[in-house]
Amino acid sequence: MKTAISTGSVRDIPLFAGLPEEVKDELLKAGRLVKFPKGKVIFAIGEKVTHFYIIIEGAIKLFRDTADGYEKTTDILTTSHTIGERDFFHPGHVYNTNAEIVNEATVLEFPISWLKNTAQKHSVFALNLLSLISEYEYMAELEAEHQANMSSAQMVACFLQRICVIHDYNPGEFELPYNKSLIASRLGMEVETFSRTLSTLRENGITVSGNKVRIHNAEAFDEFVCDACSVAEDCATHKAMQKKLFNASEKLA
Amino acid sequence: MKTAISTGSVRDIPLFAGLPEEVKDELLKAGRLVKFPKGKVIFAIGEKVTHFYIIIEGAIKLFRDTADGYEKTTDILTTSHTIGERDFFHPGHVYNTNAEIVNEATVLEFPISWLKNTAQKHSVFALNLLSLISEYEYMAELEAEHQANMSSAQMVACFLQRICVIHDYNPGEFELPYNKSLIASRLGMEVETFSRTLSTLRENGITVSGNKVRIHNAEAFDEFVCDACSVAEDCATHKAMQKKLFNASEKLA
DNA sequence: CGACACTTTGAAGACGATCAACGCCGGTGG
DNA sequence: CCACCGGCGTTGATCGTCTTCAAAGTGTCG
Repeated sequence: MKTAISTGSVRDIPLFAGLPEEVKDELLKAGRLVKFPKGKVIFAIGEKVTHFYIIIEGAIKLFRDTADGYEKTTDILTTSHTIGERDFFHPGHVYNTNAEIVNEATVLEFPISWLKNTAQKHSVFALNLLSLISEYEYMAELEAEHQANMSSAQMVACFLQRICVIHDYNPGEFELPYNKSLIASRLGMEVETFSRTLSTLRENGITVSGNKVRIHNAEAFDEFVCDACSVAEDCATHKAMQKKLFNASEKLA
Repeated sequence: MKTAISTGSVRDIPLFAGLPEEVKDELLKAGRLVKFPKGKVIFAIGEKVTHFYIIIEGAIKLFRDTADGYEKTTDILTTSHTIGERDFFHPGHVYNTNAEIVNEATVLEFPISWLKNTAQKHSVFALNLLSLISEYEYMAELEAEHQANMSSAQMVACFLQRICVIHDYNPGEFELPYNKSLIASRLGMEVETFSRTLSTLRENGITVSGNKVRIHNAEAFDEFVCDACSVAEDCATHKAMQKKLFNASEKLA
């Protein structure tokens, strides 16, 4: 049943790249498929790392409580993302964020010892893990740069682009997969700012009403996002989006 | 001569922890001691990763050019920091920042293949590397949080604390190791803002005139920094600083 | 001495946060 | 069935902080 489906796609994630199929089988056996309900807290900051997770389906938010008492979402993770590896390898071996289920989620859960043992036993896996964590590190840096250099409008546009690519939505019309408070928190802005920002995006090719998003002007959108981001030309997400937008206009012609 | 000194301290960095001494000797032989002059660009963004560096002495800034043409310093690295590992393991294997010598610097330079081979051959080393990169990732995230939640005054105080601890300066009086433009860039603010901020810090226990810094009120300073940072209680740097301040007041009594 | 990099100071402006009020909707309980 | 409530989203007005532009001061090095 479900296990079969999940294992099918999980075995293709970069973490397992380069491993023989039979080794993958062996490794994946250690995982347990778990379904978490919306709102469930998987772990809290400061707890010893006990598990490593691979998300099969659904969304999980990572967040931290700030000094002034409210919570800042550091990331929203979805299918094929992994959780816990960075925290575990970190000196102290404690979780560095809280994790809570956004929408009902299915995850593959491994005891954390599995991660260490596998890294020790299979150097290919260890290198993949290094790659994975380096990638996260780079993303975190890029994100910081974005926060510093982009206006809230640009942040929002960049975010919309990302979810459009990740979930393979149709740029012409799609729905926001999360409620606006969560998105605002993820983008590091207040809900009021987020709300106001959405209205101003019309001139940049994006129309949002309710939770319907329509990118009605591909050129305007592309230009707007592009000159916001210092690495736009090297950005896989941005390229993917351009392709989507291009395909959409092809179809119309 | 110099090689002996350097190798002495380098062998104790976390990256080599848990390796037998003879293995360390063997590994360190692959490194070449290089001295770079101030202003020298070691590598530029987008170049293929060719080397892995361990800083023996001096300071190196990592920076990226922003869309609007000026440069943002992402980090200033000093003794015992490593450079290149994250970029290398990153898909694409290109440097993700520019690196330039701030003050004359001595580094231990390894061909990048050494890094991969060592990680493959010694699983302890691979795990250390994972630990190192996870640490960087955590720092990047914390930094982002700081940028989001702290005022410029708090950012500056936090920075002064860090350099005071890293360089083991006397909190009672020390000199800024870099010029103010560089520090401002590192903190993600304009030089004007930085300059103005310094004046306002007197009431928080910090006096800055020219490039002399004096922390003249330990309690005020500690409180100010502490309620700025959500993780202050878990922050090794902050604890170290408290100890320094405590010792200083001990001596006076 | 003059050129140039670095730093400081002033004044104006932009942007997002904050505080406050209200509309909308779905659910619960009388 | 209706009234009330709470979560969510929008809108308005105000405020503080940092940036920006401009100018002048400080220091160093040829």
